[in-house]
Amino acid sequence: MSLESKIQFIVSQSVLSLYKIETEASHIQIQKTKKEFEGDLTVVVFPFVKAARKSPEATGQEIGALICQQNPLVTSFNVIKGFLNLTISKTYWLDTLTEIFENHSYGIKLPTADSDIMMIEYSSPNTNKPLHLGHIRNNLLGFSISEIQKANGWQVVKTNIVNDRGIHICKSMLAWQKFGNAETPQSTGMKGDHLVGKYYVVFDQAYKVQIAELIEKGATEDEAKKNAPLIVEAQQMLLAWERNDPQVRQLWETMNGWVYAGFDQTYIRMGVNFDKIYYESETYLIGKEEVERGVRENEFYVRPDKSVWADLTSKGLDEKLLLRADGTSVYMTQDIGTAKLRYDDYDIKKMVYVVGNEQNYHFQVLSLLLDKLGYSWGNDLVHFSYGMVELPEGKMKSREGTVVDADDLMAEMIDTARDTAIELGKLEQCTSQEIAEVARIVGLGALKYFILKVDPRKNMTFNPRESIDFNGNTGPFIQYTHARIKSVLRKAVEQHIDFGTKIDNTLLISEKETNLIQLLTDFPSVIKQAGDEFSPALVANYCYELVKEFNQFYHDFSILKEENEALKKFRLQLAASVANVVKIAMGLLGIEVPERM
RNA sequence: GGUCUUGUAGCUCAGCUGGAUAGAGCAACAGCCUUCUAAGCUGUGGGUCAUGGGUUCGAAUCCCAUCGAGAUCACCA
Repeated sequence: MSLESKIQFIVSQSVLSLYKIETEASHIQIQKTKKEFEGDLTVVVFPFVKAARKSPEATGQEIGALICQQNPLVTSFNVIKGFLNLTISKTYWLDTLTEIFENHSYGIKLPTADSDIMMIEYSSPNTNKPLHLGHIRNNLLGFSISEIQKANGWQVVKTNIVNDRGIHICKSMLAWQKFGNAETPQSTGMKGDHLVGKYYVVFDQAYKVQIAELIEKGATEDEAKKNAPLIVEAQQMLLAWERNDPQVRQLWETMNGWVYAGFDQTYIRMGVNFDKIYYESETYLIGKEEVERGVRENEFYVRPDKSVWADLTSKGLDEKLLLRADGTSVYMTQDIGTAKLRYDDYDIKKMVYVVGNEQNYHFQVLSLLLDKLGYSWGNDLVHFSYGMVELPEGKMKSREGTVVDADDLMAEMIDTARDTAIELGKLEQCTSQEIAEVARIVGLGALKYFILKVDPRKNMTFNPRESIDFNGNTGPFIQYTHARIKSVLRKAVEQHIDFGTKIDNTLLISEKETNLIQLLTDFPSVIKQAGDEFSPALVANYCYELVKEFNQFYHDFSILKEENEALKKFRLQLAASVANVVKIAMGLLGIEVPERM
């Protein structure tokens, strides 16, 4: 039972005996005592003043006196306005620290073999261009959410749907065929995804030239866009692909192979991974079958031009296209097929899609369509809808070349981390390999924390001209605190200080130390809340709060130079516990912490 | 136009399941390294919580309206 619920129970008993009112313990408002007041926990007494028929102050005094007298857990109290501040016994805090110190997976609820399965889809790239900053947010959120749900006892299956077919990839293929001079990643030294992306751009440029020429010759813009030879050829290529044309298929496999090799590098660098990968080329046919079944069951209808639609007007939405007039499938068709396949493959309890908020409508429709197709789980899909990453000028636009490339950004962050470390004279006795490793951890830590500390639902701004900070509320600041603690712990070992044994729970400890223990006790509920709300930001902000508090303690108190052996041992345990929680919490964000930096 | 999201310090963000004087970081300025890592710590200045109403003992937080920003309503994905 948490301290908070214990206090809630005690207060409800006291209120009952004093004022004869029954209060649900969980409804009693408890909060952390604000820094400027004395005490650890605060009870809001306003709800009782009516029954007490006394002033808020008097009511608080009365409740406080009774609690204090009856429970050794509470050692003193004070009342300010309608707030009853309780001070919890140091013994309780010391015993609590012992529990935390001894539990190396503190806060984590490990899944078991029969835990429910949560499938989390994230990343979901198109295979026609490299990953950019928007994908970084998606990947980091998806990975972190997965780790957080695991820590809440779910069996998580991380999945990725690769959009590997369609007109977009045909555009890259066609441009490479026409203008590529048989370039390969090997011959150019380019990462495969970047090489393919290059030809996607080449296509677009050549296509624009053709459109301009047609307009010059008197065509309207729409006609020009529709009739430009390149786009016609790309469409033919898509049809050839669907017919399994061997040459087109061969080219497709080759170029997608380049892209996957490139993506794999990016994923590894980013530190994300998947348990099961689905490919649109393998699921879109299942989607088509489902849609056709829907037509047979009169859930969907066919228009005179043979296109297939779902009428969702009764749900307040529009009509939705499911199959084009030429029989080819659209994005929605594919998503229906993928969903069905996944539920066939796994006993999914909860399906989560990490997809940007620009697709809110899409997922609303997807749920309804699956429901119409008779899948009871259709309504249970969770669209974890996150906000866009914007530049100070607004959205990233590939046409204007303002897209921030994922590989470039990570490399820059790592470079900056290394430069900073050298400039500050850190790591002087480390090998170049060790320096590179710390630079990697810190650079990526800065980037990941920068993105994950923001409430995922909100749009966020990234300014490429101002490099991401390494001071203040940042990843490196948190990593630094961890490194400092580890340094102290190493020194303690060198000095043969044995701090692993149980501490004296009658020690007198300071307010600062008590606060730190109290912060540590918050960790499990932070993980729970982060899971319930799908918010890595809660974990990030918690880490910052904890570490900030620790740094003040570190500044004001000496650990190794403390003369009282029992106190020294206590502080070592406290520091070690903070380091452990920081490590676990940062791990939930997909951020590593270095032993030194 | 319909639906949804959003508006907190110069900038980037917390706080939003109603509670005490609205918090951090960056930027600016002023201090602290013979003392466990100064990527740290301390201090100063900086706010009409978009605006107006309402509910309440109490509103940045909940409700309504207005204004601003964004997303979406494609035979794109």
